[in-house]
Amino acid sequence: MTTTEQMRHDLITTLEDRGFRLTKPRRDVATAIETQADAFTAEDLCESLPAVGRATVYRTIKLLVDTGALCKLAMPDGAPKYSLARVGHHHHTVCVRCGKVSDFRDTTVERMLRSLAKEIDGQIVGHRMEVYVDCSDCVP
Amino acid sequence: MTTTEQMRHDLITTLEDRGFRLTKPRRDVATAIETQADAFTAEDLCESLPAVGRATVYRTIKLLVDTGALCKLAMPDGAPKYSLARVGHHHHTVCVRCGKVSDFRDTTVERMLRSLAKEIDGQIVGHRMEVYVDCSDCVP
DNA sequence: CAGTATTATGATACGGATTATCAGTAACAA
DNA sequence: TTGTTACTGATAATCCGTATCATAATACTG
Repeated sequence: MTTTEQMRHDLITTLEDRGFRLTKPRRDVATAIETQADAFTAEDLCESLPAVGRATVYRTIKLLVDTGALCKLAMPDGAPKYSLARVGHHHHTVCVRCGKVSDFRDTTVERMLRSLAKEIDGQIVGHRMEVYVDCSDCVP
Repeated sequence: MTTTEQMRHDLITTLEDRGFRLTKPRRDVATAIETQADAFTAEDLCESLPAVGRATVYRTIKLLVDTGALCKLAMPDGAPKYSLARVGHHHHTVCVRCGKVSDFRDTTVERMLRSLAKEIDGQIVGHRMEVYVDCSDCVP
């Protein structure tokens, strides 16, 4: 099984495992996500799936984000994009020109959060971090 | 001069220094921002400034963000809020219940970014980090 | 299988937030 | 003051995402 097939498998079985029905539109969305090289917008998917209704595309994306199979990330202006969650908790670098996403894990962030937790008022319930880059394809 | 007066002074002089005209609507927006205890939305400002057009409120916010006098930050769902940039580069904790924002600076983040810069493909051009909390007022 | 309950779909309408348009107005320099 | 230019604000338009709801597809049950 190739990596790509594995990814689609993961998306579909993620839905299956949660008790959602395996419908053709959902399979189509999973396949379309599989073909996205990098971070994509919901609108990207809608355009590549004219046969699937916008509402269904958005609903399926939300399902996959809620189950953790997709990451929702924010461009510098706040516009959302999505990318496959290949590993557990991680962060992203996003090329602001082409949208290429790379994952990174850095225990420094988690250490920093633990140390921050002692200093601040209240309980940390989540965080968000994105690193924006010009990738070497865009700015050689 | 009080701290509050200083903040308004900073907002207005920031615009003045950039060569923008000092109009009454802009002064009104600056004053309204001054009176915001915590992070606020564009809509908050519009409501507190019924005499100023929505477009002008949004335009002035954008000017102040572009000049660095305001920080644009994102709630967990991506909705934008704004807060005064009291110090140079910093990050925020945001209470997800009441919206209260606190600033923090942590050299760990900057160290992490420098180390990350050596590992990744491309040039880092920016980053985003928000820490979401339940503050002690909301969850005692 | 066939029947049935339930879930999902998709066309559309709707909503909120931000931006574009553009004629009228105000700021500021000369 | 006057003229140029930037700014304003009412409104329309846009964009993204969600609610509605009748219809269709799915999975379950006997």
